[in-house]
Amino acid sequence: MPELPEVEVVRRGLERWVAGRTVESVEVLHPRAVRRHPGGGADFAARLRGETLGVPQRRGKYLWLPLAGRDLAVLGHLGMSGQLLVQPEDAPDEKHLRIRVRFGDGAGTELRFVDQRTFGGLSLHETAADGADALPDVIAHIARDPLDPLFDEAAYHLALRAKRTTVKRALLDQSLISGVGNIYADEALWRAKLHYERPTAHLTRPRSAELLGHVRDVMNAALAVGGTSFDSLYVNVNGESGYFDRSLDAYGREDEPCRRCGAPIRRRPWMNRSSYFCPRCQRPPRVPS
DNA sequence: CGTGGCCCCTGATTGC
DNA sequence: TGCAATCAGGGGCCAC
Repeated sequence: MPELPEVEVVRRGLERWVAGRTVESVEVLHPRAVRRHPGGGADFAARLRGETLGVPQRRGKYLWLPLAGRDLAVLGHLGMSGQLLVQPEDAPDEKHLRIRVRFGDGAGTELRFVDQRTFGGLSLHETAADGADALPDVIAHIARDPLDPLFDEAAYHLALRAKRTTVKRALLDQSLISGVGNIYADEALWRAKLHYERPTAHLTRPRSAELLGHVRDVMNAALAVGGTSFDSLYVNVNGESGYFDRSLDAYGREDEPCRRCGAPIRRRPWMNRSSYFCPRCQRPPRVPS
């Protein structure tokens, strides 16, 4: 469940259903699901046993569960197809179940990491210090996200001006702004009437501020309805889908009329993915770069 | 150095 | 029907 709103939906579910619980045992069913962890899955499981999970945190598309009383956290990324589910202990294993976390508290539920494509994973990392804002060291390069009150808008604008890149690439660059992926980039660009290949160096301050406003608006709107779910791959910890797919204006709407001007939305191959845009509202730059 | 391209996977869908 | 090609919401890594 990749982008910020979907990850935040999961974070809230974890806060409600697993925060404060103590790990009884961990089962790692696929080696790739425990990532960049020196000791591998066995060490991950051993070190997590007996630890109590704190309030889950999130930056961009990463989320982490601090371990109570330690400068350690379980870091998670869902990749393209990862799910964190709170399931009854007697529920049958999912086909792509990768990691199971059991709790010894008698609540009857366990935490499961399910991931079809194995681009996501969990890992255990030291944090800079104890406390809510303590970031796991390995994601120090991830920028604050647009819903973070401490996001530095002025610095973001200066970074855009300094880059020799295009606006969608910059939106997806997690070291500049985090949490934006292919859906919300296309949606924000549609709202801002900006073509995805517009150079960032030419963006005026009001224009970048407007774009950022649209990024925030579309993410908040998605969050309010549980995120975007095209299929059962993108669900909250209870397996429920979000409803923002019906509110999308650009993404996935090839050949459908632009809700603003009626022109058919176009899809273009872009970085091994697709970009959706309105050819009338979002004019390409004169010299595509 | 910044930037862009490639690759890691499985499964659904589409077209021949 | 079968098979191959294409596509999918991400990001780390590595050539230029």
